[in-house]
Amino acid sequence: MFHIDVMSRRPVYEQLVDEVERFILRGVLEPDQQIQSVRSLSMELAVNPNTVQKAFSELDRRGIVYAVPGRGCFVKSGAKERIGERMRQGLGNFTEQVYELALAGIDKETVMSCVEDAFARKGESNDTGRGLDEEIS
Amino acid sequence: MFHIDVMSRRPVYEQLVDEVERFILRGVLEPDQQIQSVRSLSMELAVNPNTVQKAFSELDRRGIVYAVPGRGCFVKSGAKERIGERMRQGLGNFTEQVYELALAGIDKETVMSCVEDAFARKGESNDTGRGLDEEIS
DNA sequence: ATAGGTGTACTAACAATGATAGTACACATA
DNA sequence: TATGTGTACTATCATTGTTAGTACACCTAT
Repeated sequence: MFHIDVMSRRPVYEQLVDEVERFILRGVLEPDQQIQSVRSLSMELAVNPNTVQKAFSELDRRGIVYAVPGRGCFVKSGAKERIGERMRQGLGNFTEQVYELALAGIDKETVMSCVEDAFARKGESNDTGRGLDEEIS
Repeated sequence: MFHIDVMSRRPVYEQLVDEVERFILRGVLEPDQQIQSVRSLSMELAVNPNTVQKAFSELDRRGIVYAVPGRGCFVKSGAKERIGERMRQGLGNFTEQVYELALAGIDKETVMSCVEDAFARKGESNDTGRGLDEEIS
């Protein structure tokens, strides 16, 4: 289900956190839906259970997921909103990053077209995901 | 001169590479200008000379800097262009990042205003730095 | 009640990597 | 000649991600 690159410099458990959040953002995982168990996921990814557990604890800490002892791990309602909030807080870094692009001589038009592409891709998507600020018209 | 955070998860030598590139982008360091020596920089940053050396080798490898044995380390001409090229190659990742923002429900207008802010900051700057694609009108 | 699956906690050990310490050499310049 | 430069090298340490193994409490289906 999830895709992890064990050769990456990024720790496996962080990659897994990101993957789960991506699946939630894209509506593949929805509130109260169960996630694969620690042990089965560790086998599927060929990774130690402790590593998966570390990812799950982090997701729990962020309020993205809740665990029921003996039952399993589930997506928390409002998870998508919480992920969005976290991203909003990172918008300052985003601006800084764009500033670096600008300094490097990349045209505003080029950057803008990247943004257009990204939002176009979102528009094309046929999943159940909807943004936080959108209303059903 | 440069600012390093030893508490950061990002390796010191990578931070230093970034810092030098930033200074070049902002026109503080210009082609054929000398950079602080390995030893003096290591003392100023309270860091091991080997760590600074590692950053300098990387900058050399990237074609940002050239070293003259017995003399010192200097900014290579065309360094800014090379940094820009590297950033252009990273535009795919940038688009992907914006896509994540979009999925998280952040409005296109919000993202666009970040871009506007960044380019406005560049316009305000009073350094000698100019972009790669700009002409003097 | 039992068995098997779940999350969770814990210790020990290993591996990779960033960083330090120290030494050494060739080169350029005042 | 003396000093400062880049460069190379070995050894060592510290941090951290990862693995291995064990254990316990909980839930559920049989």
